[in-house]
Amino acid sequence: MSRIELPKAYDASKTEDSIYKSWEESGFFNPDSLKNTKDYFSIAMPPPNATGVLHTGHATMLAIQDLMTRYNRMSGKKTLWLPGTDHASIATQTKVEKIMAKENLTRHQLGRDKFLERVDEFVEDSRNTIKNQVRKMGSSCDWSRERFTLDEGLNKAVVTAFEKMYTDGLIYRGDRVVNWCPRCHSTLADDEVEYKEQQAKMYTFKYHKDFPFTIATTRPETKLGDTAVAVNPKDERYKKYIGQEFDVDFVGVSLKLKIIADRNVDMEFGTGALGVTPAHSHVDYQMAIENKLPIVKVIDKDGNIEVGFGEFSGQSVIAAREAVVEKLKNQGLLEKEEDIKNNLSICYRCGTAIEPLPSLQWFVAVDKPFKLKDKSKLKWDKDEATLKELSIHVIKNNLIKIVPERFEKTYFHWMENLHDWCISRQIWYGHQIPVWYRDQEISVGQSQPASDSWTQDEDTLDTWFSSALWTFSTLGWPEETDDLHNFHPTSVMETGYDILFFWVARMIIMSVYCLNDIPFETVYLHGLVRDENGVKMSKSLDNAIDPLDMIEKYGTDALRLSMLIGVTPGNDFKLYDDKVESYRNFVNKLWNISRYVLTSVEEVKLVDQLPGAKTLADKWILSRLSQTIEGVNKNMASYNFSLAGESLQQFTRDEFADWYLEIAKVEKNKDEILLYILQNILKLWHPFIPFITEELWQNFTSDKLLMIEKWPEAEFKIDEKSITDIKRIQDLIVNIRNLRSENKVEPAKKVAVTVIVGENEILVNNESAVIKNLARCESLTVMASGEKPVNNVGTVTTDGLEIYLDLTGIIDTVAETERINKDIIETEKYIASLKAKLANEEFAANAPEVVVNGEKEKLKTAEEKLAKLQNQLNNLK
RNA sequence: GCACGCUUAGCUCAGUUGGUUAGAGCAUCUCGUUUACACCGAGGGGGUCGGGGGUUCGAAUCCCUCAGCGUGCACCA
Repeated sequence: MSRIELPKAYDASKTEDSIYKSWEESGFFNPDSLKNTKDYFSIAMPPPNATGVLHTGHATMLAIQDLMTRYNRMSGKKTLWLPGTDHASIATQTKVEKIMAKENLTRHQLGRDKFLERVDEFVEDSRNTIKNQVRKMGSSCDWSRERFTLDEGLNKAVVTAFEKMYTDGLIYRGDRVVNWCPRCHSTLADDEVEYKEQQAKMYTFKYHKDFPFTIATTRPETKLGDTAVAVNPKDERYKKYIGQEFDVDFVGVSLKLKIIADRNVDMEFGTGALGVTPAHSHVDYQMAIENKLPIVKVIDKDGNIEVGFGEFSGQSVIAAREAVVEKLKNQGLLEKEEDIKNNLSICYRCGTAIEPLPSLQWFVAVDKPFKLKDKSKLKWDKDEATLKELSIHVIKNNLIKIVPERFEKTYFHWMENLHDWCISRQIWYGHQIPVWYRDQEISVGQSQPASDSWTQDEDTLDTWFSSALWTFSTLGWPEETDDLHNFHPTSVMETGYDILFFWVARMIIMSVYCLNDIPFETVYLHGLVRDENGVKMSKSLDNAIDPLDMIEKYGTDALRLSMLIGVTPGNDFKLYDDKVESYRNFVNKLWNISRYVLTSVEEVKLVDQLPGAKTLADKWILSRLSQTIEGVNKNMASYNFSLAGESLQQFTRDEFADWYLEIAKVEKNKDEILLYILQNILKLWHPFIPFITEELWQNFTSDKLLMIEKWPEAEFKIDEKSITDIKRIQDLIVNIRNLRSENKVEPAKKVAVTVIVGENEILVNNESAVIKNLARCESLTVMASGEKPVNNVGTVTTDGLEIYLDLTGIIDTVAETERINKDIIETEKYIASLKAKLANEEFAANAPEVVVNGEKEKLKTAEEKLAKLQNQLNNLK
């Protein structure tokens, strides 16, 4: 008799926190406490924003990374998953400024030092929130190594990297047209700029009545700073003017305009002539450099017109635009005003329109060669390389593999078009640029030079500069630590594909430079989580699912499964209640399988040794376990986590629970095998659903944790004869099923099958239960050769066996008609409900277009189905 | 404009170098079950795998083409 009593249903909320506590206290999250020696495995956790809260994107990454971590730990590797948080400079600063705004305080009133103190306080408070939420997901990361992008060690890494690059000439200060956000008062990297389509006006005008031709623009106010007009060298209309200079009075501002030729000018667009504003357009700036044109600044850092432009000075960009247009109109110079659609550049943080502005910034040169200290790790044969070359090289030569592979193409495209990376940001929170100035002197380093009167650069570094060092700065670099030696390059970088460029590419750049090595061997990119209607989750739409709600409702394990199974790398997936609920049901199934085994066996114990297989059913289930283990291993190695999970699910439910457990109810003495299989199932499931498996494991032993158990091996080798026998039984079952369907046996109707045993002995050995279960027969009679059942309707012979089918009922057209009619009624109901929904005014007014289209699509398919059903009905008649 | 991806059951999605009768979950229907599990079981219906063409003994899978949808990048004077 068993002494174990388990509740009927698994209650995740009662167990998860205490299980996590016991893991954390065990110290096994720390690889130093593992006896594993086989190999090293490491993942650097993409650091969530220190002031953020857990969202579904975090939950996804944590589920996948914990899966890999636990799998590798159990497989015997010294496994490190290093957690941390990111200071997220702009996001955090904005957050604190917003809070201060409620007290009518600005950062400038507070001053830099006081303001930073305040930010630090805020970060310190909220950092624990996200850390505890990471724990909720069951993350088995080593908290003793936790890092923060602004902590002392990382700060040192940042300065070291900066200094090294500066010395090598890869970091330089220069005047460039940068993307300026007048609201954030900071520059943005090219990839931080987003585009929004909008209605704009295109104005066609002459600078002055004496100027020979017209130009077109959407931004007349910037024309105050024009220093040239560019035309296509092939353009017959303007050829004769090229090289000429014109002094014009443009709405009261005098301009000196040179006519230049540039083959990038589109003759078809506008008038084919383009006013060149070097200070406020990237393209025009390039032209100005090439043609040595003067650069005139028109717009200041607040988005207003600079001094020196008469009446326009001080006006906002929009006001100045209207004023300029008004004046042109009055002077009769405005030829045309038309509505067009164009893409407005906006700030990805605040949505404000970007102003291209020339300013003094720090850059990382991506096309400048530098000397490599070590060429071996990167398999690079020259002494010199540029950052761009090396970053492309490591992917092209498979030193780093991207999963899914197709993102390699996007990566190359991006890398090949990469411009120098602007790394200075005009905000306070972050790594202040480690550069000091005194008169004409510059000093770069960890701290201010000893003497006085040096002032540090006011700007801070782009957040991604410090994150780019993440894989190695967290392991102690620039010191030559054991951790760095053991765990770098990290095994996998797991993150969303949306930050492939922001982050992944920059980690590669910085790692090949700082270490002359790759930062990771594989990049695994997961998709983004979307809501039920396929819309990206966001706060403003209020469609976000809170992972913590899901955990509370269905348990962490269920949430993890819904993010691991049915999901493929690089593809977005939808998350919704029903899905999580069904995985909760599966988790509960596993609970009840265990409950049955635990309460039915004579003695609950660990079965380490492969038990002997007595019957064919035993051999079958043991061989299926071995196959499952091999399949899981293969799929884990190839990052097909979903397939690994699916095969486990199939084995657990369809084979072990639905079939073998049923057999075990009939055939006794299977305790050893039941325990053996169950224990292996728990191990196999552990990386996916750590909580429930650990909880169940504690029924077998109280002093060992499942999280460090040895990963199962496929030990059962099935003999040839059994394979043949199983094959025969399978054939037999297929035949019985075919017989049923050929004779149109309604599935619910009882069916008696009689098998006449001829020469074949496979049924003699009490295997009839196996067949009965697999063929889903109500009864199975084994008769001696020569006899014959009475109500036989069908016969099939296989392998010396004669199979007869006894039926108590055959499907008829009346029943079929009835069923189709019912289906029709259901479909009609469904169509009616869809129509009602679409007709609903409130729905029509509020639902996003995607949703409405989705409903219409549903209606269409439902109507098609209805037509089909009616067709079928007619055919029956 | 360039590139990439997606299109498989009513819905959400799997489907690993081409290979038995294309799978799962949800929904729906039928039958059953309350001593492992109603957070349950058995089963049914529902798919010309977006359309067309090609390669092959064999295509959801490979190639071409068209359509719809989505994403990224670039340009927008």
